[in-house]
Parts: sequence; C-alpha cells; structure tokens
Amino acid sequence: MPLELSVDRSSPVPLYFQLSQQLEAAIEHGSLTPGSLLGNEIELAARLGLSRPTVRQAIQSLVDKGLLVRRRGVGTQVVHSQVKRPLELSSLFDDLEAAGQRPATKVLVNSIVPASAEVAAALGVAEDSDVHRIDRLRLAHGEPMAYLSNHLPLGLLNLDSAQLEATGLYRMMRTAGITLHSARQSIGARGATAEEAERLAEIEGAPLLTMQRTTFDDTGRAVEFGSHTYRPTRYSFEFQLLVRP
Amino acid sequence: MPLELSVDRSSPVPLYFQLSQQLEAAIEHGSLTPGSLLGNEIELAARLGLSRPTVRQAIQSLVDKGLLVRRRGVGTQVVHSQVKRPLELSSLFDDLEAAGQRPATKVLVNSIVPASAEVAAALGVAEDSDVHRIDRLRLAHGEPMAYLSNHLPLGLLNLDSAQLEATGLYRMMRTAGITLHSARQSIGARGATAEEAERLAEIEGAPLLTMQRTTFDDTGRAVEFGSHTYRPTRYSFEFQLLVRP
DNA sequence: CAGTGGTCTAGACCACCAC
DNA sequence: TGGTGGTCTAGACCACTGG
Repeated sequence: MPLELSVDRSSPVPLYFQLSQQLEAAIEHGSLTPGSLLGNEIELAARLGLSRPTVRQAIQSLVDKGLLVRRRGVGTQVVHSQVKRPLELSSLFDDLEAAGQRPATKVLVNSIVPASAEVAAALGVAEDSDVHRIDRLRLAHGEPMAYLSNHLPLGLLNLDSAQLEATGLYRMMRTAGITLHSARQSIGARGATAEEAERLAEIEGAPLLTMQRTTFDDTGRAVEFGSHTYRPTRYSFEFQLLVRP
Repeated sequence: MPLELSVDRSSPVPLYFQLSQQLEAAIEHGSLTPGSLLGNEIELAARLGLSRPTVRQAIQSLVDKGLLVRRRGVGTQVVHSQVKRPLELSSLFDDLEAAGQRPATKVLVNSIVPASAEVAAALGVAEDSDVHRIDRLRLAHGEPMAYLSNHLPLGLLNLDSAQLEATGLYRMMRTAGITLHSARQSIGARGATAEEAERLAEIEGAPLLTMQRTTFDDTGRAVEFGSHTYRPTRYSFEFQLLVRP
C-alpha cells in the first residue's frame, strides 16, 4: 500500500509544505519505515497532480532536516537513525518544559546598568552606556540548576519580571516581533567561585558548565548577550547536528 | 558599480553554484557590504542570461548559510553580523590546524576490545562483540589539551596508528568513502578522576569539559562513538548556529 | 540498458511591503 | 500602486547508479 497523500489546492498553505508535512508525519508515525524508498519524483508528482519542481521542493526540505537521503540512480530513502532535534536556538525554559521538568524561575536582578567592556563589545554599544541586566536562577524539582545572566540593549523589549518568570526570554522576544537569526556560542567549564557556588548550592571549586551566547536578529543587531553557569550534575547540552553536504 | 558577475556555461560546475560562489566571495571580500540590497531576481537573471529559478537557487543556498536575508516587498540583503561557521561536524584536529595551533597526536591505544554496554548501545552492536578502540592524546604547543577515546565497528576502516597521528579520524573516514550524515552530541562537565588528571596533567577533581558523540553515516549506521575529555583552560566549544525559519 | 535524481528554462499568478 | 520575493507549472536534457 503506497501511502495516503493528498493536497488541498484551496488551502492557503503552500502545496510543497502540505506535502512535506504529510511525509514528515508518515515518517514520524512509522508509515514510512527507515530505509524504504519514496518512489520516484515524476510518478509522485503525477499521483498528486503537482509539478515535479513542487514535489522536489517538498522532498528537499526534508533532506535539509536530515529525514531523507537522495541518491542519484537509486532514489530517495528514509534515513535509518533517529533524527530528532537539529540543534535549535531553544531556551532552557522550553527544553525543561519539553522534558516535563516543571521549570521554575526566580528573577534576582532586573535593572539598568552601565555596560562593561565585555558586554559593550558583545552588544555593539558604547562602554558604560545603559543596558538591561537580567539575572535569573532556574530551578527544576526545587533544586537550582542554572544561573542565567543576560544583558540586552534598551528599548527592545518590555522586561516584566512576572512575565520572565512565567515564560522564557526567547519566547518573549519572538512575541515582541523580533526575528532571531543567528547566535554565537561558547561552551566551557571552570571551577565555581565562592559567589557562584553559593547561588547554585555547590561548594567552591566545584566543576561548572558555562555558556556565553550572543544572539542576533535578521538585521544583524545583537539583541542579547548571556553568560550562564550550569550545574553539570543537573544539566548538559544535548543536540544533534547534520553534516553539510 | 553593480558587481562583476558571470557564468561559464561550458563548465561542468552547476550554474547556480557558480553564482552562489561568486556572491559568497563578493560578501567575503567586501564588494557586497552588509545591509546592501542584492538587486531583484528578475533583473539579475536577465543580466546573467539565466532563468529566475536558477538565480533563486543560488540565492537560497546563501540564505541557508545565513549570509543573506530575504524580505518580501523589500529585497535580498547581505546580513550585517559576522556569520562564519554554522557548526560543522569538524574534528578537533581540523579545528586546531585552522587555528594555527600545530596539533600533535599520540595514539595510546589501538586495539580490538569487547564492547561495553554503553558502547554496544551507541554503535548498535551486541554487547561484548569485538570493536575497535582508539585512545589518543591531543597536544597543542606541547601541552596536553584533550584525551579522545573512540570506539568503531570492525571492518569499516583501516586504522593505522601512524595515519591517525598525521591526520584526524573524520578525515580518514571521509577518505575511506564514508558519507557522514549526522551526529548526536552531549557536552557536560565533571571533576577529573585520578586517572584522567594524570593523562591531562591536571590535579584530581579539576574541572573537565566532556563530550560524548555518536556519528552516523547516511545509511543510518553508527560509525563512531567518542567519549572525550578536554582541559577547559585550553579548549572550549565555539560555534555559530542559525535559527531555522 | 533503464531508471533515478540533478539541473535548467520561460513563462505565470499571488502575497506582502513601502510609498 | 509598483516592486519585491513566494509559489507553481510543464516541459527538457544530463549524470549517475544499478543490473
């Protein structure tokens, strides 16, 4: 049995997108088993009443996601291994929520401060000019998990503490109409200072996982600089990445 | 002055690829400055004697790389910020070489061992079945930087110690015709055990950066499982990531 | 050899944005 | 309202893979 596929031409959803969604659902659901051939593009196009380029566009989007592999002279196959998350720019909040960890946030600092040299360089503003500073403690199951320190340019966002505790910073930025484009990250480790240890209920010198991240919108503006520390017994960075062909 | 663009129809290189390379070079070189408009697709196609879909394909590949941004009703712009490396599946060897660090490698273990439960699960083989084990110490400027422990299925690769010291494992796999597809990574931190401390010239309990990675080829086979420790004063993970639109 | 994906064309209509 | 990218069509030829 080939597979149930159909498109709705009266829908405002692009045809290639309708098709790619159905294919992705079929893969997720198991109707399309790993390693199985997808059938050639011409026949697929004819069956759906679409042109070949449209079908190709649908297939290409899934190839880009790593779900399909194309081989010349062979066909298009469903990838065997379990591809799930191609490393998104996700907030820790979303990650925890998805893992069912019931995240809690305490906003410890929410004020306007002069930019340090490091912050100024990251955000592309003048040193000592005013920027927002947000420090948050993230807890899971009542235990401290991470200390998040963020700096943002002024006038970009309404930074309400209550809202920051109810949702993630990234979600707030997206809601405010900011189009996130890229981020530069650095992940490292170091021993906890006395201050860091106290915040995270660790002892001085305990290994901590650290991340620094500068996020840019699609105009190239830096919209956020974060300097975070994580308890490595409670958190690690897990992600999947695809090889660029 | 608009920009010098031309394609060679007698070349076996695809036209869209020729164009995207020229555009990328122009961005890199500074002929196309950040924020500048690219000119509309129709006119660009006419100027080059190409069809619009071909020009779109060239532009799209650079949008996927994060170098360009398209806006409906506005045009295609060069991204402001510095986008460089979209997180490749690069080997530590290549990273160091690119940074001019003259990496050196000592192969400490190169043998066949029975798979532990963890290794067996990662590689998808039976527990206690034979697998390759490669342990390497990576040095930069004569100082230990990382201890790399890898497990590979048998019969995949000819694992010559001399070659392993002269180049990276990933480069050897690519040379052997293995098409890398995706990898699952986990980055964390912990205190060094006595053994780890000795290997890396640290003291027991010193913070270490850790990474575990399973790499898959395009048929879904696991081709490598690595369990690595890094001295955080000498190495951190730096990368750029793009937001999927 | 037959079949597949890879590339390319010359049009077309629509949705969105700035003015 | 004019210009932009977003989508779509119905073909075509080529390069590579497998038997």
